[in-house]
Amino acid sequence: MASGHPLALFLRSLERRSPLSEDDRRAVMGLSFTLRALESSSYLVREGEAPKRCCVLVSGYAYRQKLTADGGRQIVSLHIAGEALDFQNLFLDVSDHSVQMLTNGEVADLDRAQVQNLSRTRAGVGQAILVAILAEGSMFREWVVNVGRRDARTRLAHLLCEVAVRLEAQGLADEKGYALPMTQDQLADALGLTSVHVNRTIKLLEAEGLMMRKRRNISFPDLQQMRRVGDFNERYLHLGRQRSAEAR
Amino acid sequence: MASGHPLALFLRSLERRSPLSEDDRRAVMGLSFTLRALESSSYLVREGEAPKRCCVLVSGYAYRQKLTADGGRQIVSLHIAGEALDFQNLFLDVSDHSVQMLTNGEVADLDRAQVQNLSRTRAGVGQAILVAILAEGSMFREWVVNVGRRDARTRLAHLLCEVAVRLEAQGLADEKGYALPMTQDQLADALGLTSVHVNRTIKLLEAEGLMMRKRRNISFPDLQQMRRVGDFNERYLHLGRQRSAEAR
DNA sequence: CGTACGTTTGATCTTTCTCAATAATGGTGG
DNA sequence: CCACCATTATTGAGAAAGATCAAACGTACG
Repeated sequence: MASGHPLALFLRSLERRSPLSEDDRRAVMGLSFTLRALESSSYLVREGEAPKRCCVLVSGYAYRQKLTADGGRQIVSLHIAGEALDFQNLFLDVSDHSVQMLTNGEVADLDRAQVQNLSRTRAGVGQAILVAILAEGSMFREWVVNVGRRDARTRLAHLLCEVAVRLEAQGLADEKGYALPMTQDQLADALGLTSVHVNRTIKLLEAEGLMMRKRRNISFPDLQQMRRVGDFNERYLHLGRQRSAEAR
Repeated sequence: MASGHPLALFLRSLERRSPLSEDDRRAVMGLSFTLRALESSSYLVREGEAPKRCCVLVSGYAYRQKLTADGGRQIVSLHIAGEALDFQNLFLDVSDHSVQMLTNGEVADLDRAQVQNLSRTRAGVGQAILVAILAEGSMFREWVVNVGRRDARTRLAHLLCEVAVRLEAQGLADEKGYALPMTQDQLADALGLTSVHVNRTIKLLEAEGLMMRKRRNISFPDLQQMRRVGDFNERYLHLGRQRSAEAR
């Protein structure tokens, strides 16, 4: 990762939506943690288990998933470097989903009790965590819409736009493209499709000149057009500073 | 509603997952509010607008929805009496979705700033709100799975189970059945299907002896079987008292 | 250089959608 | 209480998006 401190990106992601005082910042950066290198597909959280740690993704990608009785898998969110992976479980006893690494990467394990404590004692940090949780909730809602009411082409385009915009907001991608380290199987599970159909849909977008691939790198010649095709409006990402959170 | 105080059910729903002290309870019940009677389909929150109030559903049903560019609609959650409808927007500036009444019913409008304040100053209440938000997030994730990876029959059965279990937990339904005030169009938009197919799927479940209808009342001769068919496990509802929230 | 994993393609099958018509139902005014 | 209207539910027939199955092809890497 570019930045020096493993938690630097995490701090940035918190601050982007909710203001932190100098003290808040120090408190976050002062959190004790252990850095772990993880292989792709290792588990960070397992459905049915009690969350013990509070992980922050330092580098690489991760995703949340749930399984169905008949062996189906649904990916319900993707995560990029700097995002906390356990806010959704921070105050719940048993995890309702699993979190896995999508790529190799590093994770900073924070102490759960310490984070809980910080969120209670430092109002600014608590607010930032809350806002992060709410923004994640909003992304889940959009994911429902994507999977429930859009056709394959729109669905795929939407997902690609979401990742592009989030990476850019986090300073991890430039306008023109990024590496998408997902197999078509994983894309399928994120989109509620089969990998065969994902493959055909990718080909379709390429044929239309909407996206290009070189290895696992994808780029969009015309991001605006891609947004239109993907019915993508970033409002649901709540990327800006939330003023509601400032009132003290 | 059965209980006297309009906020009684709300308090119960908060307390079910997170403990409140006597003072916390008083603070919640002491919230000032205005009671409004609303017709079915009136808006409580509109996508794109800044949330002004903080509504609690006192009686009736409500739902959250988002629209797609091509006019599609996706319902992303249902809400029953006692639930707060604005926690998802409590600290966000502009709403990413709409909330509408499903039936006629009553709503208690709380003052947003007052609720925000309470959540900041009374740790117990803040925890309870946070846990409620997290549990909602979990329900969104399950909704993604339902819509993304289950066939129509399973999907419908799952939704019906969810409503049954939530109503029961809130003390609003007995084991054997409840009134489901949704049209097949609305069910379709909740399930990511068409109303025609919902109709056929309902008929199928009936023919299998899994559900019965009398007017808008539905009942399940064998709830266990229904759960199996709907691939339903209530873990994701996080219905019990969350011990993680107790640590102070 | 061969194995394992991921991608691509073709052929065929299913679920679900679309369109359209008909039947119930519930509520309303007279 | 009845006739009428507007919703909502039901049914049929045909079309389509996406799933399934199976095979061939690439490519990274040990």
